[in-house]
Amino acid sequence: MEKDEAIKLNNQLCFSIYSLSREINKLYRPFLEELNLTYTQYLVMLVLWEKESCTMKELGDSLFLDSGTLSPVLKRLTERALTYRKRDPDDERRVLISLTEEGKQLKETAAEIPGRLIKKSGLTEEEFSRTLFDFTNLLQHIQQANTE
Amino acid sequence: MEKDEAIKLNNQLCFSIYSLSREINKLYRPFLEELNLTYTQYLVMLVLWEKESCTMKELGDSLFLDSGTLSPVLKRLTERALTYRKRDPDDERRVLISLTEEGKQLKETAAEIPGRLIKKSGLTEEEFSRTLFDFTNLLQHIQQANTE
DNA sequence: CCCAATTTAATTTTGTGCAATTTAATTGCG
DNA sequence: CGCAATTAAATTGCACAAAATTAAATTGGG
Repeated sequence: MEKDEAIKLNNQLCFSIYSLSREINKLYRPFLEELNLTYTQYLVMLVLWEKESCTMKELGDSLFLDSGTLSPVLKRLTERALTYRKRDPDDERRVLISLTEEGKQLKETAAEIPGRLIKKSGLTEEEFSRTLFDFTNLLQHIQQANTE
Repeated sequence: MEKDEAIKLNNQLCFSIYSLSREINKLYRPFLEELNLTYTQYLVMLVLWEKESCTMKELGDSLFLDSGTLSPVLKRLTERALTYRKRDPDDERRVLISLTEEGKQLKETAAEIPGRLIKKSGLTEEEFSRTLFDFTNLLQHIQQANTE
């Protein structure tokens, strides 16, 4: 690519991904409003619905987020009584995060979202799977580049 | 996909694109630090390097951002003397945003970034182009779904 | 065993994103 | 023409992200 072309907005990988990310966020928003969760809160809940309970650290490793982001998010989820926090007796530095009954129950409603979302996106099941696969591959590739 | 699989974190389109977006941001950060620009400020500058001058509205249309985001960004770019603002005499509602000499000059340094970035990402020129193409297509697809 | 280094979270600061509101300017219908 | 509806920006409030700092608990080498 010519240098003059390369510096144009619409030739930036960062811009296409950034726009796409916000557009997909927008696609989710009406569904998340039904759950009264933000995007980030939803991601945290996804981890907890799989693990039932985990430390702040494990949550951060799963979501690639640090305590600077997660502490306030968990504070809000706890205020909403979807989660609760407890220091790990075996290591008082660690905070164990668990689902309350209400938090567990929310999974039933949330389980409907992925299907409804694919339908709304207008993608076929195959397109969805391939896109997910491509994204995940590229993510690993870039994470590699970032840690070298 | 089974419903139980569908609700797992790593099967969410939102999570893969969200992680990818932040990872790409991370890939850019060292280069943007050289320019002393944030990611969003860089995107604004990309538009201005192409157009030389435009209104807040046009900037928002290009970047899919509204004045709530752009006003403070432009305030900072203007404080740094990379841009300046002027009301459009033909329509006093509009704000014309233009590059200062310093803003124009920064393009020379910035022009090196796309090439260095592709190299750092470890993608071939072909992979880069195909990825860009796929993302741009999907973006249009989702934007369609969001406006129906 | 002891203290320095490490680990885990929380907090602070800065800069977005986005929805909702406000203000000023312009447009267009009756 | 006159005023209601529309448009363009700025502002406000809330919730992230990421870097840097702080604080408390744990670990490990001498």
